[in-house]
This record gives sequence, structure tokens and C-alpha cells, in this order.
Amino acid sequence: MKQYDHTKIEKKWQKQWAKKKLYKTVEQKSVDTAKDKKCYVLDMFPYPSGEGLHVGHPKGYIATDVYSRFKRMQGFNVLHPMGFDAFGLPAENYAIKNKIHPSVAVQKNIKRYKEQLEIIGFDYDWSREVDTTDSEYYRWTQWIFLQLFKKGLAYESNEPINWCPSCKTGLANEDLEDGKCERCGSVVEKKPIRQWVLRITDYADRLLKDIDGLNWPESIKESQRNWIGRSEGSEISFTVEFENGGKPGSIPVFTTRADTLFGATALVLSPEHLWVTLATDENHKGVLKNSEEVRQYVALSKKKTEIERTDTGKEKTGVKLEGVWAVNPATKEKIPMYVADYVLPDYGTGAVMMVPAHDERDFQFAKKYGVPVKDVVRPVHGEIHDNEEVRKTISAVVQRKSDGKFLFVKWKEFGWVAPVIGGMDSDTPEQAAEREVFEETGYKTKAIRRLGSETEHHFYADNKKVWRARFDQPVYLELIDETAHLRTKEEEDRLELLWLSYEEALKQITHADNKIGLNRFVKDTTVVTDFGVLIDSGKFSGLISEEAKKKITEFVGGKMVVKYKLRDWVFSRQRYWGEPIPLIHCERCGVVAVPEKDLPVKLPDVKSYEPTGTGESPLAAISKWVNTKCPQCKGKAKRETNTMPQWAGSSWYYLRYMDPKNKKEVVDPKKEKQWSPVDLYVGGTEHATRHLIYARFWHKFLYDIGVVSTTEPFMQLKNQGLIMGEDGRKMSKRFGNVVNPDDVIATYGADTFRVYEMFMGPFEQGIAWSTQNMIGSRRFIERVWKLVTTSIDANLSRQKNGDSANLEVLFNKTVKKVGEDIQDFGFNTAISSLMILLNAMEKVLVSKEQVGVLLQLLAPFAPHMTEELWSALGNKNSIHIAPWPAFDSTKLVEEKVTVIVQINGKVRGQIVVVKDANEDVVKKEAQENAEVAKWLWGQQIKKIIYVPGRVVNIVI
RNA sequence: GCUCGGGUGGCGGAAUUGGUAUACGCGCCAGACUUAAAAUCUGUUGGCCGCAAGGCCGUGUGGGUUCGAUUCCCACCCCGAGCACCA
Repeated sequence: MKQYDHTKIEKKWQKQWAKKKLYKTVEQKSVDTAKDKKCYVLDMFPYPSGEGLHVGHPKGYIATDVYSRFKRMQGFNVLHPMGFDAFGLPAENYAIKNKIHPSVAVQKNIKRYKEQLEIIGFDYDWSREVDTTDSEYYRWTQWIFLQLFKKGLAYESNEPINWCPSCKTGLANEDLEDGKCERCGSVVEKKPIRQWVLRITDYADRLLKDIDGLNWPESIKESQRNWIGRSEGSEISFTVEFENGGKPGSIPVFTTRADTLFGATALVLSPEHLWVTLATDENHKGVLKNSEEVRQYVALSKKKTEIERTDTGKEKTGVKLEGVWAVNPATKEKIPMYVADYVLPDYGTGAVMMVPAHDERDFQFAKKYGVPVKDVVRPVHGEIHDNEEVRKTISAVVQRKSDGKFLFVKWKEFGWVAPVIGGMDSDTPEQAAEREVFEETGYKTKAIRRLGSETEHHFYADNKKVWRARFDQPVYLELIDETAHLRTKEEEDRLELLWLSYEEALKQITHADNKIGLNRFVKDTTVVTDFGVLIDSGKFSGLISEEAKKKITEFVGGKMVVKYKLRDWVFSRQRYWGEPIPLIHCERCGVVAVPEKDLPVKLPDVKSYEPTGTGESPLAAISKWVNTKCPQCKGKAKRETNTMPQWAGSSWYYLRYMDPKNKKEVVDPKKEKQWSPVDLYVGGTEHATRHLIYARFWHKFLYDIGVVSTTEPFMQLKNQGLIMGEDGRKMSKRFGNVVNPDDVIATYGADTFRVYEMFMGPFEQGIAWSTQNMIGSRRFIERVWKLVTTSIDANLSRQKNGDSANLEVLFNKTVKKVGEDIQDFGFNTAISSLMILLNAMEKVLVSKEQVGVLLQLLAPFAPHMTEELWSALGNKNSIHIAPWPAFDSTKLVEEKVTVIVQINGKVRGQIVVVKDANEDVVKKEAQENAEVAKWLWGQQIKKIIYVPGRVVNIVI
């Protein structure tokens, strides 16, 4: 028996495979027939850092490798390529820090990554490798940009954008994390600089809608939906009038709650709102009486960082605009105007109507600044039924001063705990509340105030057996004295008095609806943000919110609109290491596209590439490169000096793999049709709202201009869970817990490494590395080695007790399960069933065929050792192109099955019966079983349930 | 706060349409081999009570549906992720 020498075996086969071009993908002649047997398996290509790979990085690559090998064995024409993404900030910052030119550093890092990947034994077709920094690649990145430019989807802008003071460049919204630069953690500023922006918002609707059809993890889909942030609402104009007699103007607001328009008691503008800017400038003195105060407030809020500005916990601030007012278009009432920085400038119209009664933020502001609160929606709880008995009630909130507890009653007959609730006659809610509290509890009280508006409840009154509608007004009352007066005997028998703290009350109150008044009092808020029925809203009173939105919008001449949170993609970086934006600024013709024949616009090779920090790219200083001729008028012109963001190259790389050497176009349409779309895409969750949105956007654009044939690039997406360090923390140099795959592979072998990473746990779940646990995988590999080599040595006639024929069912089951598990990424259970099979095989005499099947099933996971043993078995061709084993679906169940016998659902015994045993026979046998009979002794059997082949349950 | 995931032995984790909970692996314990150790092999291993036979309890908590619930329904608690003053 040969010793298992992983290093020798792995080197040998990696060399062989490369030599024989085993994994080279070829296009098939006929697109139509090729299409249904193709499989495009894609990894998110790495961004090669100077650190090299740690053991966590290859997890996804191993998974796609297993999957693609499996698919190849199933006869699919597999495309499984790999490449490198290397433009952008991280590479440039690394280069600056280490004083190596980025182009040199990147090539060095790529080389190191490739070496590390190669020893793991992947089946990549390296002849298709792409490198986003190669000018032959970025020629096409630039080409796509030009198409966007030509379609008007790339535009120049000077709006304030996110600026990272440390990286010295503008950033897209997607590049921020909690208002900080995602790369370096610096707090970003708002800075107006000239920049190129892509109109991704034009695609917002399609990007959102098409999410539904994707076979992606729910969490990623949800992240994208959140990020796009669609909301339907109304745009409504408010007339503005001037105290000094100026000409009235109007300001549009965006709202999703037009149904609350009658409750709009102020108009609020963001500090950046154009109207505010105009009203406070030199030319419009006299419009605002407090112009200076407003100007100062605006200046102050512009100084705040994004984080300070959008901190939800912070108290709201603002300034009233004196000397002007707005007119509520529904009520025609004059309402005050404020400027406040809780209103964001770049969402909706930058102005909102303030409805304190039905919006949490407005309520906070209104309370502080004394804006009136007007309730216009009555919340509805429960569902409306026909023939309801209607009651108008009050519910009383009574607090005792001495210990702060609240008064409740317990209904002795039903066990209900509730506040005092009583019917209203012709009196006011206050009078009714005082009367009811006294009658039911004997306490004298004084009503202080109503707690918000009425609430509406629909419920089934159990005690009276009727459906009931209740309109309830919560009222707060003060105790006149803390001693209760005598109650009638009748009341004493009916109701028990309880004094409860707020927390106790929340727990004990038996009907959730009865907590409303108490909550309004304790939390000191009467805000109702739910939909309901309109009240106090003129002719719209009585309508439900959903209906009223549209009708009120129409009534005031507004329109229904859709808004998105998604912002256009800030696409230029004031940095060196990126694709030059292929545009030319001509003194006469303006912005002109570089002619396609002149692409690529190569990044000039320079010594000094540090960012300038002025808002200009370092390229601007290279006059030889910058100064050029206008392609149209041949006059003096300058090149655009901004470069593209890191995400440009990765937004379309999956297309280039289909046709990596094409000099004439992005991709040959025939090849595109054969391979598109990507069938399976694997990578980390960190790309949820950047790469995966950008790539979808570009893909849809390319679809629109006829470059690609599908509307979505990636049909199925899987996220690998993170591998943490042995200490449970994220693997990082800082923690000293990084495990290097090269070391692991040198000691234990690539096959062990691969099997372990797939066996660790569910693929999509994060998990800590454990070298100890990995040894279990090594043992498994060694046991397979031993089983196969001893079988070969003994000429496949090892004598053991038993007979390999007994394994037939297990083999069929395992073949089925391993195939299914790989198909849906259940690698851990696939390996577990292979272990079960091995355990069984070790105990009996196995045939050459069976040994072969074991190796084939294991081949995608452990490609080297299975190849070695496969060839030792006498096979001439590679195991990796051998057809995947088939199973016999008639032989998935043993001839004899164990049926458990339960009595009243508890397992009391088991019987062995033939597979298709007659139900009555099984039931009879079950009762005769000695263990079971014991429990049945002297009992009356009520019922027997039989689940074929599984369980007999006897009910006694 | 909203949304999406997820809570199962000492640990990683398995469990078809509701049908023997803890497969497989790690660790632990015991045994074999060895002068010894490592490696390997064999066996045990959810908790409680019991000498034992055996019994009871057990999938975050509390209810419910069912002959039977890790699985379905309701309420709640905890952990992870995304979004968050988006009107």
C-alpha cells in the first residue's frame, strides 16, 4: 500500500491538468443546442491586496469549483473563469504607502494571488483571465462609459457631494458607511466639486421590479429594495404670502400622506432650499423680518457633518420665517413657515408639510416650537363587520400622585383587566369620564384633558355575543382625593379595583386596544402614524386613508408621484489609479467624446501620482497628457482628468470572460448569447448595495443598446459566510489570528483544506476556523485512501463479514443525495453522507465499481487524491470528465424497514416489516410487540394511525 | 424604529409533505496496540431519577392546533445583518 503523500500527488496532477488543458472551455458550434447544456459559474473576482489570501477568502472559490466540477461531470459545458479587479483607492493607497508604483504593486499582488489560488487545485480556465487595469480591458470600460455619455446618462455636475478629506476624492453615496468613508473611516464632508455622474436613477424602477425574479438570498434582495427606497406619494403646492405685500409664490412639497393634509399646520423647508437662499440674499431684504437669524441658522446647519445632521436621536432645531406664511391648500388657513435641518435637501422637493398629529418628527418639532397639533385621522383597530352595535365611550387614565400608579378594574366574571370604560350620553367626554370613574370605582376625579383623538375599534363582544364598533375617547383625570368613597354592592361584586404601575399595567391589561390611552399619557405623545378614517377633514371626513390620499391630492391640484432614495452615481474620482474618463473639454465645442477608434485613453505612466486635494486629479498636472486637440474642430482642448471609481471595471467583467480577447467589441453577440446569463454567482454580502447594483444597472443599459441579450446579469446568487479566526474574531493582522492557506496546504494538503472548508458548516453561515476540526477531514481523506489502496492491493477481494450487495440501497441513496446537495449548496451534508457511506464500506467486501463511485462522488471536493486513486484503479481518462454516477430510483428503500410504534405519541417500541407491508398486518404486529403489549395491557384502543414505513401510533 | 435572517448536546451542526430529535464531524471518557507517548483502531457520550429493569424531562420562552410539533399558528425574549430624520 502506498503512503498518502499529498504534496506529491497534488503537484503531479495540477501539472498534468494544465498540460492537458483539461479545464479549457470551448464554445460549441451551434448556439441553440449549446444553450441548454451550458453552465456559467462565476466567482466575484478578487481585489488583490498586498497581504495575500487568508483561509477565508477561497471558501467561495472552493464552492464554485466543486459545483463546476460536478456540472462538468454531469455533461455541462462549463465556463468557470477567474480574473483580477485592481483599479481604485485600496491599490493606490497601498502603492503610495509602500512607495511602489501602483501598476508594479498590482502586478506583484496579482502574481502572488494566482500562485496561492493555483495550489488549491481550481478548475479555472486561465486562458480567459481578465485584469481590469489592462488597457486592452479598460478600453471597453471606457467604451461603455461613452455609450452612457452618448445616451445622456452621464452628466457633469457641480452639486455638493461627499468628499473624503483623507482620500482627497469625491465619493458616491454607496461608498459611505454611517456617514464615513468606507475605505479610511474619515468623516466625509459636503463639498461642491465638478464631477461626472451616472443617471442610475433612471433605472431605479426597473432595478427594483426585476429583483423579484432573481434567485438571490432574501437578505440581499431586501438590502437592494431598501437602498433603492421607492415610495409613492403626492406632490402638492403650498402658496406663500408675504406680509410686506410681495407677490405670492408657491412651494411644492412631497408627502406620502396626502390624507393628512387637513392636519398640516406648518410648512418646513430644508436650509439648502432655493427659496431660503433667495429670501436671505441681499436682493430680497425686507421679505423676512428675521433674515439674519435665518442666515445664521442655515450657515450653522451647513457646517454640521452628515452624521450630526441625520442623527435621529438629536433634538430638532429650526427657525420660524417671520414675515411670510403659507396657505394650506385644503383648509385655506394661513400656516407658519420654518426652516429646519431635519428636512433633507435632496429627497423629495426639499420641503415638507408639517403634520404633527400624524408624524413622529413633526410632532417633536411642533411640541418644541408650539405649532398646533390637529388630529385628522382616527386610527381603526380590528375589522369592520355588518350589523355592528355602535357605542361611544370614554376610557379613563387616572394616576395616583402618591406612588404614580394607575387605576384599573378587573372584571370578576371574565377576568378582564381594563381601565374604566364607560358609555357617553349627551354629555362631554370630560363629564362622562368623571361620572364613570366615580360610579365604577368610588373615586372623585377631575378631568384634565383629552389624550389625542378618538380611536375606533371593531371586535366581537364575547359576553354579549354581538359584533361591536366602539369609538373611544381617552381622557386623563386627576384624583381629587385618594380615598375611595363607598361603592354599591353591585359594583363591588362586579369589579375589583387595581392600582398598577405602567409596566404592570402593560402586562396585565387583557386587550391590547385598552393600552392606547395609558401609552399616550405615559409617553406624552398623541401621534398616530397608522392609517385610519379621516376626521375633521371637510368633505373627506369618513374616508379611509388609502382612498383619501388620491382624492385630496386631486382636490388641491397636486399629482401622484414616485420618489426614490437611490441617488445618481457619482462617477468621478480625483485620483490617479483608475480608468481615465474618455472625454475632452474643447474651448469651442464644449465636452466632446473621445472617438471610439482612439480608445483606450491610456493612463499616463508618471512618477508622481499623489492626490492633490484641490478637487483636481493628479492627471491635471501632466500637461503633455492633458493638452490635446478637439476631435471635432481640431482646436485647443484638454482631456478630462477625473478617473473612474473602483466599481467601473467590475460592472461588466463577467461579459468579458465570454470573449476575453475580442478587439472589435465588448463581446461577440454569438458568444454572449451562448453563455448569458451567469447561472451561478458566488461572493460576499458586502457587495449587496454597490457592485451588485452597479452591475445590474450597466447590464440593463447594455441590454437597452443591444450589447447583451438578457435583462439581468446574475440569475442565481449565493453568499459565502465569513470564516473567522480561531478566536471567533474577524481574521486580521491586527488580531494576529490570520491563518494562511499556503501553510495549511503544505501541512495537510489542498484536498483536506477543500473538504474541511466545505464541511465546516452551512455554506452561507459564518464560522470560526479550527485546525483541530480540520484534522477530522484529513482523517476522512486518509480513510478513503486506505480503503481504496487496500482494495487494490487485495485485488478487490478483502474479506470482511458481510457482503457488498447489502450496500446497494445505501449507494443509491448516497448518489442521489450528494448530487442534490451539491446542486443546492448543501456541501456539509453531501460530505456527511459520503462519510456515512465510507463507514459502511469499511465493514464489508466492496467491488471495484463501488470504490469507483465513491471516488467519483468525492472528486469535486478532493480532486487530486481521487484522480490519483482513479488512475491507480486503471482508468485512462481523468475522473473529472467521467460521467457523474446515476442512481436507481427503485432501489432507494431497504427491503425491510423499521417502523416505530407509539402509544399516545410516545415511542414505546419498534417492529421490522417488509417495505410494502399491508397496513392491517403492520397494525396487528405493532400491537403484538412485547414492549408495546405491556403498555396496552387492560387499555381501550381508541384509534390506530399508520404512516407507511414510518410509524404506528396507537391512541388509548 | 422598520425590514430580512437565525436560536437544537461541551462545540460545528443533521432531521423528507408534521412521523424514532441530536445524523456526520470535533472534543471528552474508557479499552486495544506500545516500555511510554503520538498516530491508529474499538466502544460510550442530551439532562434528571434509579443498583437495575425502567421512567420522566428535553430543539429560546409562554400559549394554541394535532393521534403526533424542531417543523404549522399566536404572543414574547435574545442574537446577527441591512436600512434609518427618505416626509
